[in-house]
Amino acid sequence: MERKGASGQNGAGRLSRTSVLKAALELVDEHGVEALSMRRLGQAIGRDPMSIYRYAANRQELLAGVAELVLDEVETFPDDTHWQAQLRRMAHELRRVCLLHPNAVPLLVTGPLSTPLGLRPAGTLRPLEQVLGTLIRAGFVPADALHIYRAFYGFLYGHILNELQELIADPDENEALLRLGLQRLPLRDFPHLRSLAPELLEYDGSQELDEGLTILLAGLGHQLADNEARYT
Amino acid sequence: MERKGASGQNGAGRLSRTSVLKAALELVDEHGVEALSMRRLGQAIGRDPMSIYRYAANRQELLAGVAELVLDEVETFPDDTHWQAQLRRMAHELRRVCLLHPNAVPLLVTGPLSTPLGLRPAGTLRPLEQVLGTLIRAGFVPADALHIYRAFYGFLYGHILNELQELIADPDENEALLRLGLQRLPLRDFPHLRSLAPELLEYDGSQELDEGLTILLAGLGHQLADNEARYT
DNA sequence: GCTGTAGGTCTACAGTGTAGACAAGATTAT
DNA sequence: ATAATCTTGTCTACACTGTAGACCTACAGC
Repeated sequence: MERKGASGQNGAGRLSRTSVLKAALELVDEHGVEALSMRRLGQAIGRDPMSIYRYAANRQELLAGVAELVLDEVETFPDDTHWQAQLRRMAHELRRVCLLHPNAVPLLVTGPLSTPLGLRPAGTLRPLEQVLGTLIRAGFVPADALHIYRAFYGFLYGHILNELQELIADPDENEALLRLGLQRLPLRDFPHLRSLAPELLEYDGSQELDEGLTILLAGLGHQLADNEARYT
Repeated sequence: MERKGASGQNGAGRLSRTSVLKAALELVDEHGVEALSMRRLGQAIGRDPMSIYRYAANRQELLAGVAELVLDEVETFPDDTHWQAQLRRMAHELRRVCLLHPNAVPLLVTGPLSTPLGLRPAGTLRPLEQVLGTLIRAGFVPADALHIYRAFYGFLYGHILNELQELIADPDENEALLRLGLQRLPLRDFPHLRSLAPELLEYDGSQELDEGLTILLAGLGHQLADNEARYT
């Protein structure tokens, strides 16, 4: 008789924090956060569930680790282009990673991001510092840069959450459901909404993000021009 | 010997969906989502836990109901002011309600809002219809109005999530923690962030929201002016 | 050899969501 | 009034959860 070996890597070699977290992320990716139980994770790594506690204090800490693992996947870019292009690039990059791990996104918005700005792990703060640099170099006052950072990431996470909701497994079923859902609405109470049925059907997340960014960046450009006019 | 009567209303009168949901919301408000277990809720309403299942199919459905209950608290305004003022007003109203139920906010962003737009309960869609009307009346093309709605609420929920993270029980401890956290960062790697310590300390959510809205609305005003220039 | 420590395992406990059978009260049909 | 049905709340039971605490085993340094 042997240990089980069906799922994932068997109990070969020693464990490590990252190997445990990677297995956890895999589980979350495939079956959602709810499915990540200590016992299932133990089975996935071919070890006793209790062994996990050597690498994470408890389940919450484990989930926080998973979130950090996801955030580590977002790539950073050198600060060499126009600030607007730079922000666009960073936004799309974060979106890309989130779409790779949709089930883990709830952990990002209520997990380690649930710590106030100043207290997050250094790795998480690097993008913040970079955005601040970009904005200040573009001509914004540091204090404004901070507020802009918040507005920017607020919008970004908001968009990603929206897009993930729109994302449904079967697009055909989605279409049928949507038509049904819309017809249920009384025409006289929801005239605009019902007339927008076609637009509701073809949702393009990347384009939607871009359009939102355009609005936001236009507003920022405005603000920047005003500042410079005032100080010169 | 009697039934317990310490917590909440005792087992007087018949239950109803809303009474159950209200008790559930109270529990969430006071002790967080995790603390809302069927058994504890049963205790709070002075009934057997199983009775809850007559009013909610399962725990998820129960949480969705709680989320709807919260959303029902946001008031709506007649459509009588400038569209920008209207959007500002609605944003602050949603923020107000969310700050009243911070523990329930995660349910809003991953709960019934986790349904694609067209499939949400009619009550949830009313704000959408109203915003669409406001924007179209202001001069936007319907398709644009939809995208703007998305950008607007995306930003709004993003801001609220951010603000809730910033919200900590004890502000004094917050200040101490933040100072410590910042000093831990190497000055040469985080020059901007460390220089912003004072601004990080005084966080005013309402003002922050307003500044973000200003940026966004400025961008929108731009877009609107362009449209009208093109079509006249 | 001996000792200390880190990694992995085992058992056990209190708590979870919920299926399914049942009881009592209300409502309706006859 | 009697009988039938439906609604509401209760009870028991089951599979599953996170994790405390004792253990065991292998390797480190001396």
